[in-house]
Amino acid sequence: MELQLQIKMNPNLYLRDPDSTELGRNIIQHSIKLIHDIGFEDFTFKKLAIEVGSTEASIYRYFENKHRLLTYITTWFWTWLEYQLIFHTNNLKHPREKVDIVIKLLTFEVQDKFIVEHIDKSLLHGIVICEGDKAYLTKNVTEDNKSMLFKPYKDLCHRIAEIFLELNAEFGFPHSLASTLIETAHRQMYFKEHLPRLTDFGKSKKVKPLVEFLQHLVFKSLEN
Amino acid sequence: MELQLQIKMNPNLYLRDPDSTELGRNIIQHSIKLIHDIGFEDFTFKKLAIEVGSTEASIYRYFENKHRLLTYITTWFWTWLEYQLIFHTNNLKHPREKVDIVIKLLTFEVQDKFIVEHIDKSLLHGIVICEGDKAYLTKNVTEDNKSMLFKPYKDLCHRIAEIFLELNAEFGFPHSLASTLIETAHRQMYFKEHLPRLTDFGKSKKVKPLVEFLQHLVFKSLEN
DNA sequence: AATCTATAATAGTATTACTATCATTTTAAA
DNA sequence: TTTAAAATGATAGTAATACTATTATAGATT
Repeated sequence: MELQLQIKMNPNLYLRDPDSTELGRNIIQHSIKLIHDIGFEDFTFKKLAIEVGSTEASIYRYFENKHRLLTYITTWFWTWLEYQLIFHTNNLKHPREKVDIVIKLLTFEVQDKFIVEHIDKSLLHGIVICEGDKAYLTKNVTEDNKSMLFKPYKDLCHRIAEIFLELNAEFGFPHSLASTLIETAHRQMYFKEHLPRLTDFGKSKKVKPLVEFLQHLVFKSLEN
Repeated sequence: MELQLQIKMNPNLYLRDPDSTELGRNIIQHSIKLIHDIGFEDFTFKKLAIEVGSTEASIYRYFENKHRLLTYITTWFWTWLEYQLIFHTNNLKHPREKVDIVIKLLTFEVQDKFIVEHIDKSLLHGIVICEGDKAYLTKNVTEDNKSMLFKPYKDLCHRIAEIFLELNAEFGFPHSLASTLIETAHRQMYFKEHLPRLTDFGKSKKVKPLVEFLQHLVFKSLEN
């Protein structure tokens, strides 16, 4: 069973809603592919236009600039991840199991329950790992934050924090631990692939040691 | 007592050694100020040249591009931090105390024992927090890594990992925990200032709750 | 049939990220 | 002390980037 999914995004993220037109969806689809392939620094609207078979000017009607587009797709990812989290933790009794789901989601080990034709979530996950932080590591953070652009990230973080509190209601750092878990999962995956000496996982494709590390980190932290 | 310090940097980081000339040191000094003020994205060699009172072309004789310069200054920071770590943990009996020093160093709570006239370490610390990750989050990671550009970061990470092993020789993830500690310290400081809902620290200037969180994270992880 | 909307096609500007040349100043070697 | 070498400054130039603006056309809507 898979569910058709359409995520309503914050209008401050775009000039024209890319989900409302064929061209818009093409822009999203090809930007994910292109950013994944050449990296955000080398990515330009000109190159994207060629991939999409449209023009630079047309893309500028949808997004103010490439940074906004990056924020759009990473934010979309966080929203999708929260949906997945809600779906997969539904009916679970033990908060322990819920934490396991969170970790599996962050390491992309959970089967995707939602269909979105034009978004390749695996590529998008790769982008979030390599480029995701650049969405908020700018001089515009404060302003973007006021426009609520990071709300989905915060919502996800808050939801994870609440699971932590189910496990240990006395715990003093649920949000910090949640954001640390999210960031660490991604950063350690990046290190594993590109700078393996900063980890203890080796370079093999297996995520199991990473999952164990994250479980250890979280469960130990939450102990009384 | 303070020590005069000159750090020998990996020649792959520069075209001409900026530490060997007045202009070179000026470039470093003003780039730290400028990147701190306007952010790495808006930072250009043109603007830097104006600040320095020199020309774009002259700066290009020292650094291939602005990304290399960023890698240079962040790498300098890691080297300096390792020196500080060695200095401040010297003669300490308990690995527990050493871990406390590590955390205090990462949160900039330790008195600096080294003099470098042209480098403002407080500004540099700010840059490492906001922009530091951009040094390795690029499509050039692998190549840069082969040129040993990230060795100081790895050395620091390894040294911290060894302290962890002093505390618990059986611990299976010393390097991952070390890199997680470094990254988390900086990211939580960033969140604290710009996206405080992702933390439990509030927006006050105090670093104490952060220090406690990091201590909790590390010591709990290292328990048997 | 008239009109509105989205897109394509094209052009244009300021800035960025360089590279190249040559004159001049500073430094180092003979 | 002269001479050569190296470093810098001044200037110019190029290709690409990051946009904005204008006009024409095709398609959908009323």
